[in-house]
Amino acid sequence: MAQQMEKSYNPSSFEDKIYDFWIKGNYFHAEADPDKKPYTIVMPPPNITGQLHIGHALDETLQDILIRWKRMSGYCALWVPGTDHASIATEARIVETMRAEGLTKDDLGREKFLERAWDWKREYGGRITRQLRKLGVSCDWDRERFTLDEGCSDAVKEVFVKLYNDGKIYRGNRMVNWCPHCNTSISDAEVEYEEQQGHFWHILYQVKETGEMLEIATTRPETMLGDTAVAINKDDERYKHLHGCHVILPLLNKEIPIVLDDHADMEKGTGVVKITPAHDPNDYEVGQRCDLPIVRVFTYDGFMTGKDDVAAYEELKAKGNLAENEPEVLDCGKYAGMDTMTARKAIVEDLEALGQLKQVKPHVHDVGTCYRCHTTIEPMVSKQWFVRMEPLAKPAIEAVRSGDTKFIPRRFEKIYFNWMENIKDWCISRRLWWGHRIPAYYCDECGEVTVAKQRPEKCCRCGCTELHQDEDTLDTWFSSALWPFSTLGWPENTDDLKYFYPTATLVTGYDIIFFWVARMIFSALEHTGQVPFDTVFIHGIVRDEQGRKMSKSLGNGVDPLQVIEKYGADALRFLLVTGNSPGNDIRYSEKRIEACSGFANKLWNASRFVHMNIDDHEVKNELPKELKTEDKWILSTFNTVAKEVNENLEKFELGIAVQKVYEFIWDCYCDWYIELVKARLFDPSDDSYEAAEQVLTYVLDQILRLLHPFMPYITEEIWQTIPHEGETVMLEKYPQYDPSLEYPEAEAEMRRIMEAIRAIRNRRSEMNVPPSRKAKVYVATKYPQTFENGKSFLMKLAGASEVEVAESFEIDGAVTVVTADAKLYIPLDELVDKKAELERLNKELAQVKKFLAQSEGKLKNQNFVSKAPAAVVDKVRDQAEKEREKIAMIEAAIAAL
RNA sequence: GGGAGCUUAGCUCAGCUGGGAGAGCAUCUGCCUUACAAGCAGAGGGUCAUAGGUUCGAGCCCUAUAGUUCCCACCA
Repeated sequence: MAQQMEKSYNPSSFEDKIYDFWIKGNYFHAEADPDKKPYTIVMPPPNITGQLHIGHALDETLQDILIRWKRMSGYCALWVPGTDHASIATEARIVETMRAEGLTKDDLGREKFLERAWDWKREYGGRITRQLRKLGVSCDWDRERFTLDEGCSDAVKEVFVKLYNDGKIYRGNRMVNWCPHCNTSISDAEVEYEEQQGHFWHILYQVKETGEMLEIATTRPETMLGDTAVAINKDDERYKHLHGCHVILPLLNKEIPIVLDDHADMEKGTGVVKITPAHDPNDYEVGQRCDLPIVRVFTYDGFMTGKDDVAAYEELKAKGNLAENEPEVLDCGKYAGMDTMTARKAIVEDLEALGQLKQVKPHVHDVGTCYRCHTTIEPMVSKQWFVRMEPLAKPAIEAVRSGDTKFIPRRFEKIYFNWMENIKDWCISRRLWWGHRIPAYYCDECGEVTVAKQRPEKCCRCGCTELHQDEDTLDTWFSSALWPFSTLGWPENTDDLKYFYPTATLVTGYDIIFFWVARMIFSALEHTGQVPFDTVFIHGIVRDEQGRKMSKSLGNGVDPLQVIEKYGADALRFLLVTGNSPGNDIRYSEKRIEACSGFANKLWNASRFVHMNIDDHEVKNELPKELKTEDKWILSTFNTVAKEVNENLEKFELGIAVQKVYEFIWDCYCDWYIELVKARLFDPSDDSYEAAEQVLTYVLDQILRLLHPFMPYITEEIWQTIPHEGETVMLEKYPQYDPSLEYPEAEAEMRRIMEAIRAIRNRRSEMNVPPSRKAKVYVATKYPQTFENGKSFLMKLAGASEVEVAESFEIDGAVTVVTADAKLYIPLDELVDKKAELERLNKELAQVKKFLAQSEGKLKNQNFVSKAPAAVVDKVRDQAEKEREKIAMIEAAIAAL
C-alpha cells in the first residue's frame, strides 16, 4: 500500500538513507551470469590524496548513468571501483607532513617511510570513496581495488618481467625530464609547458685558432659549464673558415671543438649554438651524432656539482661500473653547491666582468614544468628504465584504426593517433619509495642484472648471494595502464576475466588520453591480446561561470559536496548531464543548479498530486482496459520518448536523452496530462476516474524508471511510495519502445485540441482577459467529433463556459482564433476592439500568405518536385493545403467583422 | 610550426545522418486556477561569425577569412 510523501522536496532528508538501502540490498553487486550479457565499466581510479572535485562528479555521474541504464536494461552490469596510489602526489604529501615534524625521508629510511605511507593510505584512502558514495554511484564496492594492492602488484611484476624478457623494457642513460623538487625523473607526458618571461644572454666565445669572438645566445647561461662543443651549420658561409677549429669555454678556459651539425640553424640568432649534451635534449642528440663527451654540472636535486659529486663518479669509474653514456661530472669550483638560479646570476656577473657578456635581451619562452609541483624541469642525462614504445604502439594504433576500440566523439582518435605515431620511449622509473618497486636485482659482485617476480636466491652469472634490489619505483601510470584487466584478476585467467573482459565503456576526460587511455590500450593488447574496452567515452571539463578552468589558485572551484548538501546529489547529477555533449566542456552556474533542483521539486509535487488521488484506496499500477483519448495520448507520447531516450543513450548523447525526459515530465505529464485528467479525478461519478488514476500511476512509474539513471535518489524515494512489486526501482525494467502502445490517432486528436486551447489562451492573454472571466466558445471544424470529445478540456483549460461545435457558424462581432483545424469564435463583444482585431487578423493573414507563397514556390519548382524525397514533397503539399484553408478562414473572419 | 574545437536569443548552451531555428536563465504581461509562486498561462527577442561554393533546398556539407579556446611540437 502506498506510503505518504513529505510535503516538500528535501533531498538531504532521504539521499543517505536511500544509499544505505541500496547497499543493504546488495543491488550494486554483480556476479557473472551466463544468462545475461555483460556490461562492464572500470572506474578511473581517483588518487588517494584527492578530495572529490567537480571533475570526479562529472566522470562518475556519466558512468553511473550508463551502468544503471544497462543494469535496468537486462545486462549483467559491473562497475569496478578503486583508487590509485598516485606515487608522486602521495609521496609529496607525506614528505610534507614529515617536514612539519622536522623529518626527512632519509631520517626515516625506506621501511619506516612506507609504514607511514600505508598508515596515511588507511587514513585518507577511503575519504574519496566515501565522498563518491554521496553522488549515488552504483559501483560494486565488494570489488574495490587499489593500484598497489597485492593483485595489482602481481600484475605489475608480471608485466615488467615479461616486457623485460621480450626486450621491450631496457635500462640506460638517456635524456630525461628531471624534477629537482620531486627529485625524480618524469615522463614526457608529465611535463607541462608554461610561458615564462626569460632572457637571452649573448656570450662571447673566443676561437682558439683565429682569436675572433663568436657570439652565442643562450637562455640558460648556467649550463655553459657543461658545454662540450659549439655547433655551426656546415653550409653557413659566415663560418666556413672555422671548420675544425676550437673555442675557449669562458670561465673554465677549456678548449672545446666547433662541430658541424644541422641543429645549428643559420636563420636563428648568430647561427652558432652552444652544445650541452648533459642538460638539453637537442644538445644531447648533437652529442650523440658528433660523439661528444657528456658533462653533468647539476646534481639531481638542482645544485651545481662539486668535489663530492666528482668523487662519487670517480669511485664508480674505478669499480668499472660506468655504463654506456654515463655523464662525466664537473667540479664547478666557486659555483659548486649553488642552486641553478644563484649560479646563473654569478656566472652572468663573472662573464660581464670579463667583458664576455655582449648583451641581455628579454625573451618570452615556454618552460617545461613538472605537472605535479610546477617546478622547472631540468633535462638531465640519467640512468633510467624505459619501455620501448615502437612495437607496442603499432598494434595500439591498428586497434583504433580498425574500430576495435572507438572514441566518442571520433575526433579524439586523431589526437590519439598523433601521439601514438610520434611516441618516444617511456621513462618508467621514478626515484620514489611509494609505488611498485622495480623487480630488478643487481649483483654486487659482478654487476649482473636479474629481473624476476621473486627476489632470486643468487646471481645467475656468478652465483653471488649479495643482491640488492633496484631502489626506484615505477611510474604510477604503469600500474594504472593494467587497470582494466588487473582488477578482474589478471594474470590469473579468472572466471571474472573471461566473463567481464574486455570491458564495454571507458569514461574519462580528454585530459588523460595520453597518460592513461593510450597506455591501457597498448598494455591490454600486449598482455591480454584484446582491447581493454569497446568504447572510450570522452567528456570535457567543468568550468566556472565565466568559462575558466577551476583551479586552486583562482579559488573558483566548486565543491560538489557543498552543492550536494544544498541542492542534493540528484540536482548536481542533473546539472552535469544536462546539455552535456560528448567531448565538450560544461559550465557550472548557480542559476543552472537552481533550475535542476526546481525540476526535482516539480517531479516531487507531481508525485504528491498522484498520491492525493490514490492514497485513500487501492490503485493498481497497471493499464486499465478502457483508455480515453488523453490516456492514449500520454502513453503514446511516452512510448516515443522512451524510444528516443534509449536511442540517445546508445549513442552516448546523454544530454539529449535527459532533455527528452525533462520535457516529457514537465511539459507533457505535468502541464498537460495532469491538467487534462483533473476533471475525471475530481468527479467520482465519472466512470473513467479509476482509469485516470491507473494511467496516472502507471505513467509515473514509467517516468521514475526512465529518469532513474539520471536522478537515482528522488526516483527511488518516490517509487517506494507508489504501488509497486519489486524491491527497488533500480532493478526494474527500463522503459523500451512498445509498438502496442502507439496511438497515432489519439495523438492527432489531442494535438488539435491542444492547439485550440493554446490559441484561445493566447488570444485571451493578449486581450488581458482574466482566467476567472469565462466565455462561450464556438468551434467551427472539419473534426466535430474530436472537439465534441474535447469540450471539457476547452472548458477547463481555455476558460470556456460552454462549447458549441459545428461545421460552421455565422457569428458577428466575436473574437476569432484560427488554428490549422478549427476556427474558434469567442463572443467577448465588449472587449472586442474592432480596429485592433482587424489589424491582428490582417497581420496573421499576411504571415500565412507568406508561408503559402514559400510552399507554392517550392511546389512550382520542378527540380524540387522531381529531386526531393516524396515524403518531403507530400509534406509541403500538405502544408500548402492547410495554409490555404487557414487563409480562407481568416478572410472569412475579417469579412464577418 | 602542426592539429582540433568553438562562434546560434541579453546570458549559458542544445540542434544527432541537410527538408520551415529550440531550452534554461534573464526581460515584459496576466494569474495565489484545491501538486508545485522553486508555480501556471502568455509575449518579445536570432541575416545561425563573414565571404564564396555544392544542392531543388544549408545552422548543418566544402573552401577561404576573422575572432576565440585547447592540444602537440619547437624555441641555442
